[in-house]
Amino acid sequence: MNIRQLRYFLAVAKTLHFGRAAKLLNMAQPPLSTQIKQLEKGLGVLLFERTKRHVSLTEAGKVLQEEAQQVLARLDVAMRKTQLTARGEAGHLSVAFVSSAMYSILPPWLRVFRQEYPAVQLAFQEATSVEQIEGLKSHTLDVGFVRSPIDDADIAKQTVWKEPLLAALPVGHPLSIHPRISITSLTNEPFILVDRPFATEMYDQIIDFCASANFIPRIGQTAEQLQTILGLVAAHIGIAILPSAAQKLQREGVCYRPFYELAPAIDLMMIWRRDNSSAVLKNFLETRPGTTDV
Amino acid sequence: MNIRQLRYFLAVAKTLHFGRAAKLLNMAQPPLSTQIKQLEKGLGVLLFERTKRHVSLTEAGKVLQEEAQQVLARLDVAMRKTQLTARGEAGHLSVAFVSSAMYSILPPWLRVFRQEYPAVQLAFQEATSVEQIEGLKSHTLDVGFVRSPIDDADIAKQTVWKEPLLAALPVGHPLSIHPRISITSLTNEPFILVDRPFATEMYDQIIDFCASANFIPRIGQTAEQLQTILGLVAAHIGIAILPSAAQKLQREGVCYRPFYELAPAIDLMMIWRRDNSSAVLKNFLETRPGTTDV
DNA sequence: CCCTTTGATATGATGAGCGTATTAATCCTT
DNA sequence: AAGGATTAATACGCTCATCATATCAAAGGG
Repeated sequence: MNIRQLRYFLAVAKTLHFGRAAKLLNMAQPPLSTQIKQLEKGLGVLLFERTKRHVSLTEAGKVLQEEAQQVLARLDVAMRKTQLTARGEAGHLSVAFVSSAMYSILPPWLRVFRQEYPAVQLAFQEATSVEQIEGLKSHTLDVGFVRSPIDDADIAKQTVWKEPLLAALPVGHPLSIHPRISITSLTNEPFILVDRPFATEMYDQIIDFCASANFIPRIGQTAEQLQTILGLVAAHIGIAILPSAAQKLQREGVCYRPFYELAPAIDLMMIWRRDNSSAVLKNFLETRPGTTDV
Repeated sequence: MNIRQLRYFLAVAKTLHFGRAAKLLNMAQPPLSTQIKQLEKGLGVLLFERTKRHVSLTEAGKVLQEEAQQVLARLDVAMRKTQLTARGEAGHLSVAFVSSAMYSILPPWLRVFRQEYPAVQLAFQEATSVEQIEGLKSHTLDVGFVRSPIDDADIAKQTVWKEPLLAALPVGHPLSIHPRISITSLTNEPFILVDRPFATEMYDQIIDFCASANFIPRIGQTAEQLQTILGLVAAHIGIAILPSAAQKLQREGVCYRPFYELAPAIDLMMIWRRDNSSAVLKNFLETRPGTTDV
């Protein structure tokens, strides 16, 4: 029993003519006859009624014709699916991200990947940096997007996006008449900051930025969510320093001003298991609408 | 690409060890390695990660492991189904019968066949002799059961049951005191007969039987259905001559008496296309709880 | 550091499968 | 009725695929 023999059989079953079937298979008629005979011997079943002049399928032959097509179709699926997987064009990918990544490069990235590899099943979840590293190590996650610097031998990382910090001012604030402002001019402003545990890196960068202008920011309020911070700014509770992606939220009553100084940039980093050789992952890493290497 | 290679692959994928897989396949390890390598080359896909010490499946390999099992399972189904069909243990059989066959040998026959060949799909229909012959010739029918004599070169036939005619008398009829009666004693009785078009053969046999006793039966009534006839007998409208299978109906108010004389027997004949070489048909013809050849 | 384990490579032997040539039987035409 | 055409089967030699044996190379383990 043999795939080739099945193909031969189907050709003969279709044409009901050994000679024509042989031509169809690009071979001579005698070996075709022998192969069919062997197939029959192997099954212990007569598949054709031969009358030295005409060939017709037996009942069993008709059944095998149906079934052999099924087998070959399945084989084709098996081959194609395997090849697609090897090329990273099929499979699963579990992606996690810190919430702020959603205001950044992640949405266009996913759109491009989806378009490029529609057969890949993507699973998304929002997760903190720590949760993401745990997920990667326990193989429940394939890629993560974080903002904190990761240092782990098993985890590979790559900065995929840098965005400068901007000042978010309430509309009508005296400083908003300038197209750019200086960090020094914020010395006496009340600051609204993200709770440090939720964005350690950014929190510290803001403190350092103020320190470079020789002041310690007066913290009027902290909050978890970006939306909350913007709400407080709009309410004239204070000003905030945020990644430029915050502009996308288009919050009414808030305007944004870049700094004269070289403002610290906040990184978005992609992380993955260094030993993960999945081709889907490889394609995901390479699918990128413009990034900067670390 | 090859069935054998798929089997080899599955063995290696299962054991993750070329040596042990080779032992499992009753072969040496080197050819197994080469075959796997060829499979990979044929697919253009790396299926195993080899570290000179450990073997593990790649993503594509895992996919192929799943799929290959599907292919082999389908192949197994194909082979078995073909073989079952060849042995007549699977397939379809369309059976038709004249209604009276249902009171005869047909039910036990079908029971035995069903038990013997449970995988065969049986289709039943009640049909007249003419309809059955048409059905056979148009290949919509495989076997028929008729009572009329058929004479057709394409149709094979075999008598499968003979049953003598009995007298059906209303309970309390003077003749019913005898365990056996003579046809002559019915000379003046009103007869209830089956409409001739529905059972030509039996109708004529009854007339002939009376003729052999030198009388022409006085026909009080005719009817189509056996149940109707028995009802008329029970109502003392007349007596009837019926095949002995009618006793099975156990109609109240009716009793049956065999004849002293050698009563004509009514045949049940099985008919089928002479050129039908279906193994299922062959098995059906041979499945018989006792019959008589023509 | 040596021995064991394990997959890969080299090589010769066997056989499966192919093509060419030919046969046997049936159908069709004259 | 006879001969040619058609078609599947058989005979046979050749090639290549597949196998086993022998051997190698690298990686662990004691």
